[in-house]
Amino acid sequence: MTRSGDIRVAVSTVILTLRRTDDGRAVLALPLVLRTREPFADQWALPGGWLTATESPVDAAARTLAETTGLAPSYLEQLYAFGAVDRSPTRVVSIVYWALLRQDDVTAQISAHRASGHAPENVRWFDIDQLPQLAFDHAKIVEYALWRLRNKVGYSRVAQGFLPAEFTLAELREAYESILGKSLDPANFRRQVESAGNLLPTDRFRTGSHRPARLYRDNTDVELADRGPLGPEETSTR
Amino acid sequence: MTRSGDIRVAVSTVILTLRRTDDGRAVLALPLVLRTREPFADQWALPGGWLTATESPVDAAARTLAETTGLAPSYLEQLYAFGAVDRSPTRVVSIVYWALLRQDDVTAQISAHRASGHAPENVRWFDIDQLPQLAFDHAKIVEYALWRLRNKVGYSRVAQGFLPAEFTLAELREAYESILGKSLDPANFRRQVESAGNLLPTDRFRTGSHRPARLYRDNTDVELADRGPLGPEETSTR
DNA sequence: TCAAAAGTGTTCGGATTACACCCATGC
DNA sequence: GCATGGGTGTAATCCGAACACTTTTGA
Repeated sequence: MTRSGDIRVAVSTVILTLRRTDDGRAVLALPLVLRTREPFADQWALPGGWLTATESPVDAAARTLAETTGLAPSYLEQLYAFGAVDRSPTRVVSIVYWALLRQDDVTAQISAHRASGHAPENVRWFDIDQLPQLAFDHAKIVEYALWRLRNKVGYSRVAQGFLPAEFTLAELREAYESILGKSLDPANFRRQVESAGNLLPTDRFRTGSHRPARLYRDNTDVELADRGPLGPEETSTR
Repeated sequence: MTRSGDIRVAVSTVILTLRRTDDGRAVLALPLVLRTREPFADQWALPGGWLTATESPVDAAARTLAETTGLAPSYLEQLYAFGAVDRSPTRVVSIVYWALLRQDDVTAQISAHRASGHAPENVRWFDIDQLPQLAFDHAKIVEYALWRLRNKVGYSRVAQGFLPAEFTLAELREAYESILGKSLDPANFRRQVESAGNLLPTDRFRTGSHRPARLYRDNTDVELADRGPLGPEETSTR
């Protein structure tokens, strides 16, 4: 029997959020880490690290996520285990997760970093349509994560993972439109999400322009996505 | 930085087929291997083995599949990477695949084994509703594989992976019914699969009882399931 | 001729789509 | 007032479920 002690296990995470651009659009964005060592020194790569003996993969993903962004994800799910022989000069199996962050968490954290002056030097956020060249097979991995997100948004409510605790239907619709890359009918969108029962109306309104829009919050009785028998146990650390 | 040389990587596969029972029903069945060593000696477990340094995970899955059953799968896809710290006495990350076998391949192979007398002694097929106690977390893994199959059968044509090259619509419908555990309207089922364009009618018929049924074969221009950017490259070895 | 499965036609109701229209606010 | 987005109404259409009905074989 062949042991596999010469194979190392890494955990990486595709961390996604919705960024508000200067001209007001919402675009998907993710943080990358500038590598300081070979292989692929000075290239950008997904946040991650080696799996330690005392840590489960999902815990490792949550930990590197926190180390990179200082934040806890609103959604975290395993994406795929990549293990092709030639994907790295040494033999590495990468268990890759994908995570969603609320956009208000991200902007608050970035402001805090700027204010305190000790923002992580080698971490940078990139818009999804302006990614640099990526180390290893990480470009393919990001592409696959986006494909999963776009699929999943059609049959679950993961899009709410991008939004703050309270949001208007227009904001939720904008999230869907950014993810799917197409515009949706406001009237029909409203009816669909209302009848789905995933939203709870509040008695508060977003004011500031034109007619005030009602704020909704998500019904936390329902998971963001059905994970089947794996359930929430495999999802996060608690 | 912590290396992870003390973590070993295994590959296991949930191999599924549709078995014809003595009383004519079709039930899902899978092969299990009787363990000869600790841990979990003398218990049944999923087929698998250690990932070797020169082999990709999907190749390892295909290899152990061939070693266990002597067959090539009609469908093979990664299921999940299981890596909880306490899932084995030693630290093992298992990359688990799930595979479909054509029922005619399986029955032919089993007959050949019986005839030649050297059937693998420690491999046995179990009906899905009569599984023994399983080693490790393999019971949970099987449960998750079945969940994936039942989901996937709704939006892809993986069910055809159970059937021979040519089959009647009743046989295809029976496969769906066995997987989903409910009966389907023959008339509506016919229209749905016909309009989906995944089937090509042949000019041959299955005779023997009542009115002959037209034989169909699957349209190999279309993949059994959309795998997204991973595509068929990550699916099998060629 | 009859039972049973193959295959066709039709209806119904719910969901999706497109789009007209009213409402409430800032300017 | 009026422009603008919030929110409602409604007709057209598509799609799946239910089920009656015809066709073709073996016995």
